[in-house]
Amino acid sequence: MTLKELSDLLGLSPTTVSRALNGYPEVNEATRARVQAAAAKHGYRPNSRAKGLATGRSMVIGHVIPSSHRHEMVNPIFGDFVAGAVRKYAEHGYDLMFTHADDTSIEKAYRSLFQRGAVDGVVLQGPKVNEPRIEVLNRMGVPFIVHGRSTGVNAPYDWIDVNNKSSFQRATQFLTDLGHRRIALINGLEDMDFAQRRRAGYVAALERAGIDIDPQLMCSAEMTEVYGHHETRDMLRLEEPPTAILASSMITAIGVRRALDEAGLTMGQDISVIAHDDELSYLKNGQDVPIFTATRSSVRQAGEIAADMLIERIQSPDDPPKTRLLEAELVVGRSTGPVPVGN
Amino acid sequence: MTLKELSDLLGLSPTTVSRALNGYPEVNEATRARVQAAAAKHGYRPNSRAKGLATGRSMVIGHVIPSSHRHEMVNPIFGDFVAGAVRKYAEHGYDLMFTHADDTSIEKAYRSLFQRGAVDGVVLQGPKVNEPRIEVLNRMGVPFIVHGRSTGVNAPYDWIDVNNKSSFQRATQFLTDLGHRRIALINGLEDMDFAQRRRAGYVAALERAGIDIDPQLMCSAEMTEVYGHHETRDMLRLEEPPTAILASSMITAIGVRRALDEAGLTMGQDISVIAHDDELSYLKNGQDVPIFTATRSSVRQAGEIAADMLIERIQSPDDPPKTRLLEAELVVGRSTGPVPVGN
DNA sequence: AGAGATGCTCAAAGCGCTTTGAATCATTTT
DNA sequence: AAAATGATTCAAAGCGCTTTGAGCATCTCT
Repeated sequence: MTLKELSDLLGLSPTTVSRALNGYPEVNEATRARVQAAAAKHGYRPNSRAKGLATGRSMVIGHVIPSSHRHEMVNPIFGDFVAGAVRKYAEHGYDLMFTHADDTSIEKAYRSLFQRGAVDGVVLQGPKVNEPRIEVLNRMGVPFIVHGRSTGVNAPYDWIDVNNKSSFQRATQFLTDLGHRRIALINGLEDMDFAQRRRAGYVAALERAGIDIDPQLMCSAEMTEVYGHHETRDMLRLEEPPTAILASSMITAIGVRRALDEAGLTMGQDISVIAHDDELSYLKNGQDVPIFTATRSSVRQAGEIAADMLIERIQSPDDPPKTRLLEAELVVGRSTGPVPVGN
Repeated sequence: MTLKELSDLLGLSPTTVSRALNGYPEVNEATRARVQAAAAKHGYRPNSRAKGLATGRSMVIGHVIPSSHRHEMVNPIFGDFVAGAVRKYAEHGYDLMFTHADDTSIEKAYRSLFQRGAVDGVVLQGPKVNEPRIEVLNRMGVPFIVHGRSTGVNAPYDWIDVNNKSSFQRATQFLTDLGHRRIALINGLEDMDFAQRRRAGYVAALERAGIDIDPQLMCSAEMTEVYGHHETRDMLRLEEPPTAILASSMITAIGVRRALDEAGLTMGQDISVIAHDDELSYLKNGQDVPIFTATRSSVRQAGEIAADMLIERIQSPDDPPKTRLLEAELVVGRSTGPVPVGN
């Protein structure tokens, strides 16, 4: 059913039908009601491509999934972030489009999305330090929002981020306050901006507590379960093993826990663990008392906020840059405690 | 840069430029080369909406994310399935569009996608038993593929599925062969088709081994970590606790393991565990020897195959229905062993 | 009663592309 | 040399919608 067919059916011009459906004031209310009824009855929905052509807007937001052969990983936060975003998109009449691009062609993928007129704005996820994509998008002059930030990029841009530095600083200090001095950081990939900031927070807290940084207690890689397990096992074999561990994600923390179990250590007693909890829907951190003491920030909520901010940007391209910094909560669970005697 | 601008620049008509770029034979090769060079130089990309309007195809595949207030969960396999699919879509020039719909309006969402001409085909995920969406799509006469199947839907449709029944039957038999007779099934939501089939496999194997079904050893819910933990803890308190557990996913299995650790039981020794492993990229089942004995089937690969099948369907709408049944491997890890003495 | 508002509707142009059918020019064929 | 063929190119229509500018009643105001 097209607009033309519907208007013929009603004995009206396409113009009037279009206006009636789009809420223009210059159409008689009786006519509008008739039109709306007929549209509903026949299940008429304007063709989005035609509408987009005519209006110059696509009502679509783009996300680009970067995937490389080196690290084939799909970020586990992906699903929840998207779920948050897509709900907000839907509220404002936007759809979400995914595009795939391998590492070498991400810039081209963004270019293509806009040049083809496929999207009205994009979300940039997983920014690295000195993220080049930000400048690309800035130069293109298109609406976008960054989930995270990028140290080293000085040009203004819209972003929403968790205060990774302060949350890891607080978590570390929480451990030093408990008397820990051998604190390990099992970090994410450190070319990622968030990982840099977390390390900065960790380092700052240690310095404030007068504790020297020990490179043996710091590592960086993709945040898998196996990684958490592997690094923990290795660190436990050190001459002076850590008495506390900061894990970069719940998934990693699960690997940490596995290594601790294998070593016969009890979390919260023999060794303390703090994890960063993105509140993934399938990985709730316990019911009442959290399993892990954690720095907590909902990635789904971040997706919602990002979506809102991006839509605002699309609607008001000339507004000054907007940023939003979320503070993570430090929730105390069963995985932390004072340093065991003898350490 | 539009086609018109480009053709003016070249002193050619839009017709010729369009044909040159789309590989039509009736254009002089020298001209084609000139056009291609100019297009590349100016970064010309045809507007996808205009192209879609003209051709009647959108080159977009739709996925609908159902989300309800009841279960807000994002399926953890979501990311990897999409990653697999989107890669294949890209190979064939398709983009992926997500739409959100709450439980009550999923049918409407599919309708809308097609009526608006927004997509050329859709993927239906997470089919339930007697899935109504399948008939809706069949009646609409649009290209779609189901990831999974639906017991009770007899009309033909394209699907790709894992042989859930046989894989759980084999896993169960593997346990009975080891002498286990108290085997628990921590299943997914049993209105989901896959969960039904898994239970059928489990029941069949028990029957074959002459073991009575004990409802106390079966449960069903969304496959979270907390769920696995909770149910395991409860079952261990039974008068006759299980000596083996089948977990519906790796996430659930992690919860199972946590409960076992808390109870001081060693997996593979005091109690056996088999999990279903979708080969999620961030949850690899160990490096060399798998942590869990598992029924294994890559959901990412399923995404790739689903994409290919759907694109074939779009290109040949009148082909007979296609189906594809993947067999899961049974990989033996460290989490299973003979029944401990005394049981 | 005539001029100016007001309310409602419509014809037509245009968004950027593809595609049909015709036109042009060079090349063969008879 | 005229006719037919083949190789290229182009003008114009059309995809389904929005939007501009105009048109036509009907009112309102002097």
